Amino acid sequence: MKPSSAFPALPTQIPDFLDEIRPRCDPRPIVKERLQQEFGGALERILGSDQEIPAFTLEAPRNPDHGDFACNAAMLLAKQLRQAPRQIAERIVAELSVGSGLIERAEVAGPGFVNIWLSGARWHELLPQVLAAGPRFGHCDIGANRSVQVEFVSANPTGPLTLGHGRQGVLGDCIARLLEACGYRVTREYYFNNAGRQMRVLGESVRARYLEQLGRAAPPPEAVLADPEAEWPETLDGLPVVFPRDGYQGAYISDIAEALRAEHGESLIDEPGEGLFRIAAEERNFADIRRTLDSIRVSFDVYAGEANLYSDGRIEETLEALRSHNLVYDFEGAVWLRATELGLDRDRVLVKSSGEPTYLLPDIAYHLDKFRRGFESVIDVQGADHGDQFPFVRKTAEALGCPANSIEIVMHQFVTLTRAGTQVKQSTRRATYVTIDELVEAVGTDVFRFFMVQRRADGHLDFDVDLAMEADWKKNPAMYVQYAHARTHGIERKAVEQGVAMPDAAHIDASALVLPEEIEILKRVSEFPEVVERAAEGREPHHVAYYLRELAGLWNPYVQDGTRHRVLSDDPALTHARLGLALAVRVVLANGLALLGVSAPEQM
RNA sequence: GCGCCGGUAGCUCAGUUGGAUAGAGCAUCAGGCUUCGAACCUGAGGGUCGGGGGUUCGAAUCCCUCCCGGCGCGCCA
Repeated sequence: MKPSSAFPALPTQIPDFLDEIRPRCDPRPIVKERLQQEFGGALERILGSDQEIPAFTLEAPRNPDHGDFACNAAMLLAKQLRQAPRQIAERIVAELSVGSGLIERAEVAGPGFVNIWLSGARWHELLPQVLAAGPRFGHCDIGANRSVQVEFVSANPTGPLTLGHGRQGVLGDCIARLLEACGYRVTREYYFNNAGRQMRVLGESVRARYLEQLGRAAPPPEAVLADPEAEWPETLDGLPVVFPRDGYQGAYISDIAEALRAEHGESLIDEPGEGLFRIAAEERNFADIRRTLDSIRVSFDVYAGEANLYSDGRIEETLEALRSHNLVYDFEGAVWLRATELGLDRDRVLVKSSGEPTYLLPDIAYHLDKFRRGFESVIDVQGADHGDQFPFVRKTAEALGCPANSIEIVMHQFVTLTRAGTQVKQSTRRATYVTIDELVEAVGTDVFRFFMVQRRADGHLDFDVDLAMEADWKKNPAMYVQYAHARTHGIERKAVEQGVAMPDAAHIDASALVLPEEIEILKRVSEFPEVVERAAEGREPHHVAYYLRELAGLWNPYVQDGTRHRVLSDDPALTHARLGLALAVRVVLANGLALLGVSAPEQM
């Protein structure tokens, strides 16, 4: 019960974090906060100091006719004041200081909204802020340097990664990037089971293929492998069938056997499956996994192997702790977790009657270890098929003293592939599945990542292979965004060519930007920090992908229409301002793409 | 059967934590531009937000119920 592993050790100490305080900047336009104060003051004057001010919202309405911001305070107060919302709204408007330089116009609309128009200059202030913040625009400090661990992928080294793992890899990595941008100290971690039955079966599978290749064993017939109900032959043509009933059937198993045969010849005939075969398979599979992860720009700070939990005594320790909390009992030779005591729907086996723990016990031990190592909170990214197990780990860990609500799960559904309008059947058993490697080779890392995060984690992700492979880049959303970014560089190249100086943050004057489409782009740029924060807090990177597509959808047409607003014109002030706008758009697109781990090329 | 997640335009999906006339991409149709930062743009059609009740000023969003799809309900991981 103390398996060895050839694989990366679980670190016994907390990984070193950068001590330097990362420079941060939140140049979010103060406009909204000042408006917030303005409304707060108005409401206080209306309500008096004894009444509570409701949690009103200020949001940018979809419809530009409804102003730059809309406030819902009047509707929220209707019941409290026993007055019609529109009347209250009128009173609010009367209390606002209109024309003071912040608010240009305020009016009551619809069921009782107060719509606000800001003076155009308010948006112009944004430009120098964005340019000054540069790569930090959109970053913030709400994480307050707290340490959080994101655990994801965590596939066992029994074979290649599936598309589901690919989605999880990109999802987890993007969540980590978002958290880093919001001031958290993030550790990316990959946990894998390399002890126990699965790894034994893996070793046995390789051994069987090895013996088959040497003509000392017979492979089980395809038909028998495909049908779990079929009768399993002991021997075939006078040779023993050694391949395990539940063995790993992939071609990579034979490859591993082949490699062992090339290296060791026939000398491994008496080697047990658990020995060299298992170790070689684990090594080889892990090498493949890491190569695949590299190809999609997913990397980890820590690879944590289950086996180390055994050698470090964590498993025993955890079991003891559970015993002392009276959370286990023996039944029919097995050790059970009293999960119903914790409010769960059934009890679970922790140690099988064979004496070997199930995966649940190491899982609990591992989560305890996370907090022992100092993480303040923990995010587990998991596929929907593992969702049911999470409450057991969480409740049990909390019962043993892990801080409540500090273990969080992000669950995602599976990936399906659509090609030529029909769904591609993914079958692991048959050889008809598309691998991450194949997909990445076909569409590239950038498109792969963008497609994998553009949907929310809940619900299936249908990967449209045709759209992803679309060479017409205006149709491919990933490339559309990249193109918008590249175009800002194209404009700069043109400017340099014409001897026009690019504006810098300290001297940018955006006041020449007066067209509605220019103000709209500025507004959208101003929303970026909120998008990042919301995506980080909700662990929903897809918001960033959507936002980028929308900004690109404003920018590309703007630049496109070279007659109505050519960036480089003979009006120096206008040229200056528009070049500034281009730089601001570039900053946001570049930062947003970075959060998704997608490259921002200077030219396509 | 129970639990979790989904159901929004022909297709794939967003929808700012309950806001105003429900949006985007693709596809379709009708136009523009002919390489100048055109690898683009303008416009149109397309909806019982799965059905039904409820909560309230107001619901795709919250509650109840039913229907459909995915996943899970092991001494597998």
